[in-house]
Amino acid sequence: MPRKPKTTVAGEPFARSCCPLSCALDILGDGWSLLVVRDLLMGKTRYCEFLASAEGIPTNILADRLKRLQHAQVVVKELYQENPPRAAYYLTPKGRDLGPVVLAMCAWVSRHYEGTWEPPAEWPQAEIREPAVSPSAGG
Amino acid sequence: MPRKPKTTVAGEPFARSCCPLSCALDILGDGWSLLVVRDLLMGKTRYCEFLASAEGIPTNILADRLKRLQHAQVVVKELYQENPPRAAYYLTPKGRDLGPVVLAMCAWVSRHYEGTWEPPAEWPQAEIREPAVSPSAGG
DNA sequence: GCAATAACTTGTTAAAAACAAGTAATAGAG
DNA sequence: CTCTATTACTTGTTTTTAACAAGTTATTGC
Repeated sequence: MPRKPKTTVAGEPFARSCCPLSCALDILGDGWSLLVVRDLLMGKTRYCEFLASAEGIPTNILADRLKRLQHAQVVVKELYQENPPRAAYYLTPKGRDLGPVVLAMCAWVSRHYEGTWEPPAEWPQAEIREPAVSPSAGG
Repeated sequence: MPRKPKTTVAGEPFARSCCPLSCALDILGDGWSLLVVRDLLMGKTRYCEFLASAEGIPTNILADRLKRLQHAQVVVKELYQENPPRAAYYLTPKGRDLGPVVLAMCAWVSRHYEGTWEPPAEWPQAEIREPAVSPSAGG
C-alpha cells in the first residue's frame, strides 16, 4: 500500500484509520508475515528454517518481514553466537497472541476447501521472549 | 507474490502449499480484501459505500478486489438495475464465515493497542446470497 | 442544458515482490 | 591446509502490483 506515511505519532499503526482491522492489516496485511508467525508458533527459530518452509519465501522478503515484525514487537531477535553471527528469533507475548488469528484463518479454509493440512489442536509450546524495552515503543 | 502460477487444477488455491494458512493468504493476504469483507459484514453493499470507508481504498484496487473475491466465491454481484448499470455486492455463506477471522484480528489489536474503535459484538444482520452456480467451481 | 452521482476503466508513476547472485565467517572432510 | 558446506544475510535486476489522476457511460435532479 505504501505511499501514505504508514506511521503516526509513536512509530505505531493507525496509518489508515482507527479501525482495529485496518490496524491489524497495516502490520500483517501481506502474503508472508503470518506465515513467519506460523513457523514461530510451530517452534521454529532460525532463518534457514523459515526459508525451508514449503511456501518458499524469498530470502530478501524474509529478511524484510523479520525486521518489520521486530519493529512491531511481535518478534525478538537473539544472537546466540557472535563469530560467525548466528541468530534465533522468538515470538513475544504479543506475537504468540496471534495464535487465534492463525487458527481462525485455518478453520475457515478447513470448512471451505478440501485437501489442506490439519492445523494443530494446540501449538507446540514455542519459547516466548519478552520484547526488548526501548523508550516509548508502543504496544 | 505472483510469479508462481497462483492457481492449480480447478482454478482454486494451493498456489504455494497445502497449509490452510497459506491457502487463506493466497486469497486474503493483502491490505484491502478483508477491509471490503468487513464493510460487507457491516451491511454495506455498494461500490460507492466501500469507496467512502475511512481507509480510502483507491477505485481501481476496489474493482480488482471485488473481482477476486467474486472469483473466490466470497462475494456475489447483483445488478439491480440495467440502465444505468447499478450493482450491489453481497457476501456468500463462505464470505460471512470470515466473521471470526475479522473478529480475531480486531481482538488482537484491542489487546495490544489503544485508541482503536470497538468492533461490534455481533454483525448487523447483513444479507447473504448464495453463490452463482458455475460448473466445477470449488469451495 | 448543466451539475451531480454511480460504477467503473484507462493511463502513468512509484514502490514492492520475485529472482539471481554474491558476501562474511566459520566448521568439517579429506 | 585446501575445498566444500552452512548460516544469515545483502545487493542488483526485472517483473508485478499499488497508488494516484483522470476519463467514461448513463442517468436523475435542478
